[in-house]
Amino acid sequence: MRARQTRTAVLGALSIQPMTGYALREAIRETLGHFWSESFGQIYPTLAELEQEGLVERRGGTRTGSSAFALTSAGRAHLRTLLAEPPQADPPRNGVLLRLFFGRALGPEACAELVQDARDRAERQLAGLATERTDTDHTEHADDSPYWLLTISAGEHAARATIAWADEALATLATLAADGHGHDGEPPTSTKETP
Amino acid sequence: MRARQTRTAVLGALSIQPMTGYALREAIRETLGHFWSESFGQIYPTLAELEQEGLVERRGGTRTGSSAFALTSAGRAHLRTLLAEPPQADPPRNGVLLRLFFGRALGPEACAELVQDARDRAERQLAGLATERTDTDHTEHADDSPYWLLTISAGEHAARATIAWADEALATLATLAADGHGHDGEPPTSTKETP
DNA sequence: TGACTCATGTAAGGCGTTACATGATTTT
DNA sequence: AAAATCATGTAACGCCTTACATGAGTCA
Repeated sequence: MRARQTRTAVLGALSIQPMTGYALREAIRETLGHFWSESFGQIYPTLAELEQEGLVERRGGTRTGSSAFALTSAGRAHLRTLLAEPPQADPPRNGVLLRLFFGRALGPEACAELVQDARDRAERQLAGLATERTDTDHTEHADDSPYWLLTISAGEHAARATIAWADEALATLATLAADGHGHDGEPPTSTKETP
Repeated sequence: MRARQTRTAVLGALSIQPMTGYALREAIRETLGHFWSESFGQIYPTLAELEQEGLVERRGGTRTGSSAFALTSAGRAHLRTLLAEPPQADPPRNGVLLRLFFGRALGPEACAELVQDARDRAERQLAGLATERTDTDHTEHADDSPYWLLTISAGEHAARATIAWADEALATLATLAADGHGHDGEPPTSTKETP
């Protein structure tokens, strides 16, 4: 069986603040974005379910007249239950490492590009997390912010680890390339020696 | 659209060595396990597809009489194409961080358990990677091993980052707990001062 | 012989994304 | 008035896992 953690994310987000489905998605993208994601196709059916079970209710209204969803007390209790359940780790799938593992067929240069891209992404993420960190420092939710900072810190550690690894890997790949390992099937380039 | 990277994993694994479907799964679990996973339900249909497209072929036979799958030259070419395609990163979903983000409703102690579990997992992974590393050093596939070591190194960096983060997080959570933040709804414990 | 491993598949179903459809409200 | 954004959904489809079904060979 797979995740079923969408409810946790939705109830959790609504526990911070009542929101419309649309705002919920934005909040998940922007605030949980570095470790979680949900799509409309998940959010709306889940909200409908939760409403029928009496875990959330509509409260009018935003400026447009549409209604925001808020946790009921049953919903708040259910959230605590869900949070206490052991986290389901979905099986690892890292496309970069998959390619790198078979990197011999690709050649050191193409692999280096792959690694450099990963490094760039990590660098951008680090920058994004820095902004989030200052945002969190200025938030009004003082009781929540220590926990939020924990998740930001996790992202930062992971990103810095990626960068450090990438630098090592790029060095390794450079020496591989210099030693004349072309991609699979290519004859070694004859390094002409100076007379 | 989602992954479609099963073919890459299957063709890649067969590029190292011809195998039966069963052995393929074992190989993916044991060797790619720390960054990739496939289930039987994916592997066999994929093998059937690839065979029909002439990218792999059956060659007899293991000791049991059943036949191993091997790459054709078309298959080898196709693998290079697939490897050159940009890696699809599937959206992040970290159950631990999801729970931690809403950790206020859970309380510092329960959160600390969560983090400690994550730390333990990382520690075990680090140990596993150490064995893999020595295995890889002794492999006959000298041309492949530099790339394999790159993926192992990535895992080690990630695991060490998790451990470092966990230690920080545990310290933070300890002070939160000491400051008397029980879980959501619980009154703060009155710390009696010594006269 | 019975239990275990190797080996190959199929079926059902959950999870999740993308694309489509629709309309109100706000901004330019 | 047109464009952009906010807002709510549905439908189709793909990916992937789990469980089931089956059988051959191996070892105690």
